[in-house]
Amino acid sequence: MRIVFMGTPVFAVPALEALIKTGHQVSLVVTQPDRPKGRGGVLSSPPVKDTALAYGIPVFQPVRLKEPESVDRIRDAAPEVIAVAAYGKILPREILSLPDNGCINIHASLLPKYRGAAPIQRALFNGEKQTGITTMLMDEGLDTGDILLQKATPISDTDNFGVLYSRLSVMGAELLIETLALLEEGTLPRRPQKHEESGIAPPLTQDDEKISWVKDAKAIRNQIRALDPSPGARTLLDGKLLKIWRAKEFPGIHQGVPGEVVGSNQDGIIVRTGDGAVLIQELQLAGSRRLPALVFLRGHPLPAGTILGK
RNA sequence: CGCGGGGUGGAGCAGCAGGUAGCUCGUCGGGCUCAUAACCCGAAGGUCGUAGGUUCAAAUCCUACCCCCGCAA
Repeated sequence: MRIVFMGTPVFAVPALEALIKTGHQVSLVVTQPDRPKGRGGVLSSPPVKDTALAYGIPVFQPVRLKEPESVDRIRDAAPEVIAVAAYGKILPREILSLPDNGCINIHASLLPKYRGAAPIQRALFNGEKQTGITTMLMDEGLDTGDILLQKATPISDTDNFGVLYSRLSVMGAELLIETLALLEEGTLPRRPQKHEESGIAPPLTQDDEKISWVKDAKAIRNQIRALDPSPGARTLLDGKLLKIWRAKEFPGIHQGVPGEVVGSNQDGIIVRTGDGAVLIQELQLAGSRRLPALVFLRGHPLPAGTILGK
C-alpha cells in the first residue's frame, strides 16, 4: 500500500523498516523537528528521520500539523493509510481524515489500559505481569480509537524499561504489518474500546524518578527497573545525586529505618525500605559512571547506618 | 559558547595551600585453615588523559585540546 509513516524515537524505527522491507510504498515520513539534545545542546535529528534518509524516503518535519501547508504536504503524498508509531503529538482531525483507510497507530499497551505517553514505564511501575501491543484506528482522543489487533507479552523478573521497550518495538512492527495485511484482505477486525476499563499512563515526572524509601521493597524495585536505562531512579548520598539502576527484593531484613544501609554481601548493598529491604546491585554517583555494587564499594565505602535520601 | 563533576598502577577511589604517589579490590608467589568471597606474609604493576606554559621543582598552578559523567532543555 502507499503509506505515510509518522514516528519519532527509536521505538518507531523497526516499524518503518518493516514497512519498507515488506514492500509497502512509504511515500513520506513525518517526524518531529530536529531538537537540541544532550550536553551543549547540539541539534540532533530524530532516529526515524535518520532511518528514512538512509532509505532515501522524503522526510517532513512540521512544527505544526494543523497548518494548511502541513496538511497539503501530507495529502500530496497520497496515503492510502497513515501508520503512526510514537509520533509525539496528537493528530488533528484534518490529518486523521486524509486517508481513506484512516490512521493506524501502534500503541505499547493492551488498550484500553495504559493510554497515553508512558505505557511501558507505567506498566513496570505497577508491577504488571503482562503488557503488549495494540494497533488501533486513531480518533481525536488520547488512544481511544477502535482496537484492530492486539498481542500480549509477559513481563519477566529480568525485564526493565530498556528490554521491554525494544521487545515491544519489534512486536509493534510485526503487528503493524499483520494489521495492514488484513486490511488489504478486507478481513481486519475492529472493535471499540471498553472505555469503562480504561486507564491513563501519564508521562514521567521528576517525582516519579525520586525513590521514596518508605514505600515497600516491591514498589521500589519496580520503580528502579521502570527507569532503567533512562532516566534512572534517584536518591541522595551525602547530598549528592545517586542513581539506583538495578535492585531486587531482599527478604528477611527487619532492622533499620527506611533508606538505611544495613549491610552488604557479595551481591550488593542491602537497604531497608518501608516494608522489607532491597539489594542494590548496580548504582551510579553523580559525575561517575554506573557501577556494579561491589565495584562501587571499593571507592565509596557505605557503612551500615548510612542513610540514603539526604 | 546552557550549568556542573571527573580523567592517578587491571578495577574503584584518595592525594591537588608544588618537592617524583597512597588506599581498597584484583593479579602473582608463599603461609595458615576441614574449609572459605576468610586470614597472615611478600611481590609485580603507574611517563598521574594529551600538548604546551610557569617554576630550582608539578599529579598538584596556568592555557588549549580530547574523552567520560550528572543536571537543564
